[in-house]
Amino acid sequence: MEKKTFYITTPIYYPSDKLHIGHTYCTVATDAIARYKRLRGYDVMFLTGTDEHGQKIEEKAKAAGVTPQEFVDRIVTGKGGILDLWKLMNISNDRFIRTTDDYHVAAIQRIFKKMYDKGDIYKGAYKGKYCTPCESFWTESQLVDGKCPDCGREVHDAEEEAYFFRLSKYAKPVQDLLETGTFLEPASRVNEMINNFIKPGLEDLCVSRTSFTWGIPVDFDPGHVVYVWVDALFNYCTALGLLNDRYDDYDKYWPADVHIVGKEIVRFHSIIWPAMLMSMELPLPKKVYGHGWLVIDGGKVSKSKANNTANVIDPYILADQFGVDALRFFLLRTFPFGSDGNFTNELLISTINTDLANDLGNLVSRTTAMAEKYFGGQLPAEREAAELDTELVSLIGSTAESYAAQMDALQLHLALEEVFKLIQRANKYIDETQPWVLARDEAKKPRLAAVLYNLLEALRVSLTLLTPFMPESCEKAFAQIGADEEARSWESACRYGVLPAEVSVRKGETLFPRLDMTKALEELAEREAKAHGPQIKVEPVLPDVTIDDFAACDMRVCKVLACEAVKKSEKLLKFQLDDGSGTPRQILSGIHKFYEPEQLVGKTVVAILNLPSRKMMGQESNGMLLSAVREVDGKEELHLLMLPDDVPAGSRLC
RNA sequence: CGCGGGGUAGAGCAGCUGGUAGCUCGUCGGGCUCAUAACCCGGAGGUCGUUGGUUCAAAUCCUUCCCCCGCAACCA
Repeated sequence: MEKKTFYITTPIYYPSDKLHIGHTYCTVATDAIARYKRLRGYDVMFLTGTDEHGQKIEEKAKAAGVTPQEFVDRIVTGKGGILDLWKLMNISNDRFIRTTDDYHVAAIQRIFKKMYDKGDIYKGAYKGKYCTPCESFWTESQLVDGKCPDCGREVHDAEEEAYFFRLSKYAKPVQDLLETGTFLEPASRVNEMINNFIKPGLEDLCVSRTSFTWGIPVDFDPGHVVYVWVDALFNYCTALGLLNDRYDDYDKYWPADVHIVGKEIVRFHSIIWPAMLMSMELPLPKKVYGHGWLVIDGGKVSKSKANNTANVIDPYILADQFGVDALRFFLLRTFPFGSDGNFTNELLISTINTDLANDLGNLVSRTTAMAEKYFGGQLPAEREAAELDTELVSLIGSTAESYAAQMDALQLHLALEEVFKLIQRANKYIDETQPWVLARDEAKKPRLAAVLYNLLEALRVSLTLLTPFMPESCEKAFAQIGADEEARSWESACRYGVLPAEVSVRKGETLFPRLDMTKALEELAEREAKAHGPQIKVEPVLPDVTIDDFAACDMRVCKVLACEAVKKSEKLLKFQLDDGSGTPRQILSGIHKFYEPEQLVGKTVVAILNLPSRKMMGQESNGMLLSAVREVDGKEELHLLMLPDDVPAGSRLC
C-alpha cells in the first residue's frame, strides 16, 4: 500500500542578512511537525529555502561591492550561512529551494507568461513617490515626514510601467475560502484578513518592476523583472517540479498539506497565493498556519534592527552554549505556537533546568541508576504488579493519543505538555513505590523489578514522543534504557509492555546538565560580545562638495615639537608644531582623553592650517589637528592621524 | 473612530463553547534519599485593567473608558 503523503513548507527566507532566532523558531517548528509525520508513517516532503531577489539585496550587494549573486551565495551557502544554520539545528528538510536556481527562474517565466496569456496579468502603470537622487519608488506610507526615507530629500509623483495581476477578480472566491473551513489558522487571523484587506477592496497587484534589475526577467518584455509575489510564492510548486524538469513529484505532493508562515506574511499566503493559484487553475494548499512572533522586551525581533545588539538573539550562540536539542525544545515548549512569546535568556535557562534537567534528565538518571544498582543493569523476568501501578500504566497507554491530538492541531506546546504529564507522573511514582525500600528485602525483588520496568516504559513512550523535538538526545536516552528500533516506533508508543522483560539498561552520560543561572548568563554575555565584536556606528556620507571646496582647505604635515596638557582642562592638549614654515605654530586639540602629551612629542601629524585663530581656555589655537573618529558601542573613539616620520613637515595633503 | 492582539498571585503565562481561579518560577513549611542539592506533598499570595449590563451564576458574553504591543503592500 502507498504511504500517505504530507507536504509541509516553511517560508523562503530573505537572505539580506544573517537569520535570527525568529527564523529558527519557524523552521524548528516545521521540522518537529515533519518529523512527527514521518514517525506516524507519512511520506513527508519538507521544503524550505530562500527568496533571493529584489531591490534590497541589490542595494546591499552594491554597498558590499559584490554582485547580488555573490552576496546571497555568501549568506546562503557560505560559512555560518543559512544552510549551516539548518544543519546545526538538525533540520530534516528534504529539499532546499533558492529562487535563483535555474529551474525555478525558468518555471516562473512560464508561469508569468501563462497568467499574462490568460489575461490575469496586464500592463499598467505603477504610481508612487519617486526620489530622483536615490532612483527609488516609495509608497505614501513609507515616506518619513513626506520625504524620502533614505536620504530625506523631496520626492515627487511618478509613474512607472508595470504589470499587474488581477487580484480584484479573485476577491470573492478568496473570501469564501477564508470564511469556510479551516484554510487559515489560527482562526483569529481570518477576521484580520477579511476586515483589513478584503472588505476595503482588493486592488490589483503590481507584479513587475523596472526600477531594479535583480530579479527574474520578464522574458517577453525586456526591462521588467518579476516582482516578489509570483517569484517567491510559486516556489512551493516549482520545488516539486511544476513547469520544470528538475523535479518530478508535483503530482505526488501538491497540494501542500500546510504552509507554516509567520503572522506578518499571512496576508500573502492567505489572499495573494490562493488567488494566483486560482488563476493558474491549480489546486489550493489545504492549510496556512500563521504562527506568532518571538518578542524581546516587548519589541519584535528584527533584521532591520540588527545594529541594535540588545534586540538580536543569535541562534548559533544559543545552540553552541546550551545544545541544539535544548534550544529546539525550549522554543516549542514555552511559547504557544499561534501567539507571540516573550523570549528571555533567563526563561531559556530555567526551562532547561526545570523540564530537561530536573524532570526528564533526572528521571532517566535515577531510573537507570537504580536498574544498575539493584539488578546490575538487567531486570529479572519475574515481576509483581500492584494497585499503585494502575494510574501510571494507564497514562503510558494513553499519552500518545492525547499528544497526537495536539500535534495534529499544531499545538506543539500542548503536545509537549502531555508528555511532561507522563514524566511528572513517573517521578511521583518513584516516591510512591519507594524502590530503595523494596531493594532492602530480597523477597521484594519481583516488585522492585516491576516498578523499574514501569519507569522504563514511561520513559520509552516519553522519548518516542519527544524525538521529533529533540532527535539526538532522545536517541542517546533510548540507548540508555535499552530500547531497540522496534521499541521506538509510533505503534509501540501507543501501548504498554513493549520493552522485553529482561531489558538491559546502562546509565550513560548526563543528558541535560543543570545550569547555574548566573554563570550561564555571564558565559552567554561573553560569547555574544566575542561573536558580535564591537558595534561601530558609521555616519552617513555628507552631501557633495566641489574640488575647489576641498582645495581651499590647507592641510599640512606637521612635526610635534612640544606637547603639554592645558591646566584645568580635561580634554585639551597644547601643541607646538613645525609646519615647515620655520615659525612654530600653536594648536590646541581636545584629545587628552585618548593621548598623554609625552606620547606625542616627535610624532608626524596632520593639521588644517587656514582656520581662523580662536581661543580656548584663554590660549590661542591656530588650526586643527586631524583625527579618525567614530562611535563604538555608543562611545566615541579617536585616533590622531599620524604619518611615517620620514614624511617632511610642510607637505600638503591633496 | 484604520485593523488586530493583550491587560489574571512577586515574575512569566494558561483558562475565556459561563458554574467554587490554574500552571511554571520564586517564597514558606514538610517528606524522601534512588537521582543532575534533584524528586514528592502541603501553605501563603489574585475583589481576573476600568465602567455599566445580560444571567440563578461572568475571568469567561455585551457595553464605556484607560494602558501596552503589533500591523498598515517584501523584517519569521
